[in-house]
Amino acid sequence: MARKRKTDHDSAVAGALDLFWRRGYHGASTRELEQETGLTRFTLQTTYGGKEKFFLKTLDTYLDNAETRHFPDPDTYSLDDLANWIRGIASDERMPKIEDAGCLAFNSISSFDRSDPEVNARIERYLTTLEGRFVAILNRARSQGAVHAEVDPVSGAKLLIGLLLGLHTIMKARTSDQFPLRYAEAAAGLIEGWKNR
Amino acid sequence: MARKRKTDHDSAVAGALDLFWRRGYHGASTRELEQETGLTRFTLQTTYGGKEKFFLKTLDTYLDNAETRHFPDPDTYSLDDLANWIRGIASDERMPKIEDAGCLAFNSISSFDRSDPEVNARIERYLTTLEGRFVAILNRARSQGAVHAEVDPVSGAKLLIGLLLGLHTIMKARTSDQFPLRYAEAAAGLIEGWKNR
DNA sequence: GCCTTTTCTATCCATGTGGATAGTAATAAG
DNA sequence: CTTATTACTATCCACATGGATAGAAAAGGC
Repeated sequence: MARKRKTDHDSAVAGALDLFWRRGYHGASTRELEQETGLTRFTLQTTYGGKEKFFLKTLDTYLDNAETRHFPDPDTYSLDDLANWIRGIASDERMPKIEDAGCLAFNSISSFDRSDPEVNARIERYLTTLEGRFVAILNRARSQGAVHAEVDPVSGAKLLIGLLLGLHTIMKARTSDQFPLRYAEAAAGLIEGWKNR
Repeated sequence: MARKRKTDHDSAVAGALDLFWRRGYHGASTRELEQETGLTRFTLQTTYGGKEKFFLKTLDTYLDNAETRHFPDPDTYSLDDLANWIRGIASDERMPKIEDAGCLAFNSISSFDRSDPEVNARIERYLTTLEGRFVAILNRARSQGAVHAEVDPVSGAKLLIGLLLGLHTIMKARTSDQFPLRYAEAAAGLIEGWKNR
């Protein structure tokens, strides 16, 4: 009934993910998107509704994947797991390609002002989900007596959010290769200091 | 010998500071710069060498001011002062206009990739100066016996950098008015927890 | 009062942007 | 095979950008 597309949806999104990572939303032109995704500007308009709509689709896909595969598991993570998770972000590839271009959700906080509700909603999703994971992990650790009495899970989760966002910023700043590692080690040490002894 | 400029250097920089805050470097066009600074695009070219050079001048001015007036004082700050300094950033105007548009140096980390050595140098200046202040404060507190033996000043300073950058990111994310306050409180509590009891 | 120097005004320019459109090619239902 | 539907190719467009340039205007030295 209709002509087939040269590039299927999934691989187009995959290509876009990579490009938006490297160039950022504003830095990625629609011409580049054509090349990297295999889509045409025409298809970008007609079936996705333009550059921004397509970006939102890409961001949604990223978040789905991150929540499923890269966020800390609220049902199983111990404090040690959490500490190692932080270490892993600075060292290699916990979030995909983080060492090159960071987390796409974090990048969205940086590169958009808050004028677009659609983008804001994704940022909110990112932060609240992450915070929920942290709270769950701290609460469980607490109920198992694995954490100091003074550590409040809600405050602790907020600290963890900030420590994570700080890590992303440090990695983006790239003043040295050592800084992210040292910082992550310090953050991990902080978490481990919450354990009951 | 020569015609006088409509706008002097200092007030031009002040106007530019405000504009770059609100719009970011890439978002501030040279036409807007004309309006907000009183400079003409001609003067921007001839005496400052273009938009980017002028931005760097503005950023330098900002950093000078921040170091003199807004960074924590390494000679006098106690841990309590440091905790309150963090609280102040989230609450009002520790760094100028931070509640509107954040810190210009932080924004530079976010909105530039690392391809420009001139910008990188400013970012490095920002982070190393800040880290030096933190180390100095922690070391002095330590030598006065005001801090736990387990707290390492070097690691602690890195944590503080991350906590601060995290706070800026949280403020930029603007998911709620409460989040920055709560987060800053948690960070301040962490610092206060370093005190000897 | 002229002259040199610098800024100002007013265009002009090349480039890149996201998007629109018209005509063509492919694809599957009938 | 015809036809409807969708995607592809190739332009075209309006707009905004940073920057360049030429001539007028100010301002102080002589």
